[in-house]
Amino acid sequence: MESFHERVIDCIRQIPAGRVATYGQIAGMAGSPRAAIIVGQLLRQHTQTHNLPWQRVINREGRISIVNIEFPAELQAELLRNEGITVTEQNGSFLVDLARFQWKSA
DNA sequence: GGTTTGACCCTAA
DNA sequence: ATTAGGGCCAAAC
Repeated sequence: MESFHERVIDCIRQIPAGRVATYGQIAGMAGSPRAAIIVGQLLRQHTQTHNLPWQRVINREGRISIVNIEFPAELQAELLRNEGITVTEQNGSFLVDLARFQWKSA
């Protein structure tokens, strides 16, 4: 039996390169649409352990809401651009066009 | 077990 | 349109 956090980790690992997913989307995929915040919480713990593509997980607006100094938003934007994703810069925050780059799960 | 903690989301003023 | 507040859920302490 997989725990919620295990499913979340698994879903994130399944995000293809060049695509992004929202926290709510991942949470819904894992079975709890309201637990979006937990996705981020778990990410923070397991990113360094599981080498997860944390850069492909963003908030509902398509913005980067990262706070961790270990992984600055600049780095995330860089990685996303490297995958072919268009990242728009706005007031120091980075915006991704969800309409085009959001990952549609099966 | 109860309390605290968030890389969030929604509604209301 | 922007700002403020509350709710939500699972994990860690």
